[in-house]
Amino acid sequence: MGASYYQFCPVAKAMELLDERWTLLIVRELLSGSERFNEVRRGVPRMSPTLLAKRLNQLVRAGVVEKRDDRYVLTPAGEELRPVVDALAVWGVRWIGELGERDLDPKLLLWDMRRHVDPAAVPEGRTVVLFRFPDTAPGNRRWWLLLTPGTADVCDDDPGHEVSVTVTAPLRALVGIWRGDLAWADAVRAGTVELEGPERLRRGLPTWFTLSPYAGVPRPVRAGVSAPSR
Amino acid sequence: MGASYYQFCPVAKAMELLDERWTLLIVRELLSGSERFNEVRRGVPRMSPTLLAKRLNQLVRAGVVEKRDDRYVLTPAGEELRPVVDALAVWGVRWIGELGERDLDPKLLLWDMRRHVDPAAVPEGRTVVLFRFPDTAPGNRRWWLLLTPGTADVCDDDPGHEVSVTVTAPLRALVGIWRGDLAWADAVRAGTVELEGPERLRRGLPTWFTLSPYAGVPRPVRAGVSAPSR
DNA sequence: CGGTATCCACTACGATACTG
DNA sequence: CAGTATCGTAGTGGATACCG
Repeated sequence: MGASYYQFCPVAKAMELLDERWTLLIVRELLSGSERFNEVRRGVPRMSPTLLAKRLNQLVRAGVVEKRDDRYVLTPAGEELRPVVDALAVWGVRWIGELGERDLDPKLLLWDMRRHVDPAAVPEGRTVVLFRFPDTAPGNRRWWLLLTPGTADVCDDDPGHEVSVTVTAPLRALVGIWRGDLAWADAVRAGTVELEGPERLRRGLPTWFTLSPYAGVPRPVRAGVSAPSR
Repeated sequence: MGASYYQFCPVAKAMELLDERWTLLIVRELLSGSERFNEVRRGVPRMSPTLLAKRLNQLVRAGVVEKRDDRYVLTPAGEELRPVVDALAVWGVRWIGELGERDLDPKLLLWDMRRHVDPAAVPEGRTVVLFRFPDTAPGNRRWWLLLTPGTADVCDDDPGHEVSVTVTAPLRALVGIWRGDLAWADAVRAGTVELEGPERLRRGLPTWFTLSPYAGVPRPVRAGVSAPSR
């Protein structure tokens, strides 16, 4: 655990555990349903496995996480961190709009989208979505999402199936849509995002993803800047 | 600002600013109404002034705090951190019950009580409350609180006025009452806390303080442990 | 898959003294 | 009152390789 603040204040006591780097992001992953070490790791790819192991053990010792044969599950205390993570996310989405280039990780984006596919909205059979990000590093330009009403898989190399719809966009734009900074419809209309494929699928695609849970958070009203249409 | 997580996730972006040591405690102080440098400092006495200055500047650069001639005031973005601090406090009070000896700082306690005096409940005229903590370090054993319906002042040496009520208790017990872990009535009945003075004042004293804003947060139900009566 | 081991660089933080 | 200046160290965190 982190250094003590030597204060009896509940905020201080909470932060002794939670203000350490990565800790709340791990909790975020666990709240999102990840349970296994490498599953959590996909959500914090820039964290070394040593440090992840250390943090997970800290959380176990703090009574926030319980380890059941290779599965890390939140205890009631851990589950009750949801309001904290939610409050942080709401604040972050409202007040930290500027994203650096390095913040735009396609793998995290696709992995996140995968988690929020709406099974009821996805067409019958198999749908293959190809995402093209012309502006990213060579190895990161093409991603495939294989959707069925029950499954969703991410591939970073050609799975060999025929592509149903292709999405071409700057990575930043797609992240913006995902975060709710930008609406699908606006982006397509403006030509920022290009959809190719049968019209039915082009129209349907925006409904297949429920977007980030915080996409719908209202943004601060700033004079002269209009909100994205929804 | 702290190191980036290189993630577009709003929680990550928020934590880049907020996960640094002390930062949220400073925000807590500002949310509690402190504005001046040394006023904030009283709430984080173990923080070096250099570091406090640095953190305040970071918060200004982040758009969370605005500096107006020696006063630090929260911007709308800063004010919106209240739900974050609240969520942390609620979690902390529920799940971090154990306090170390070093967490029990009488000065912080008195300073905090001072901030939460209920002017409507305090008797007319001047009331002098002497707090005695027999179990603390020599210089910390006696504190005076001078109350009037409009003012409240803390002294760590004898202000010379006649004492109206004396409170004698282990510091831990009084902190427990303050945090809502323990009820005044229970503590007095059990003899843990001793009140001396006219009955009217002894009875009245528990009503003069509204206690910590989080004292009323319901605690997790644990089998065999009963909640304090209120 | 589920982690350890090792090593280094850095820098954040704490302590203390001092200034306008 | 409102901060700077200085300095040393502990220890975090990053990178990479390796193991059961």
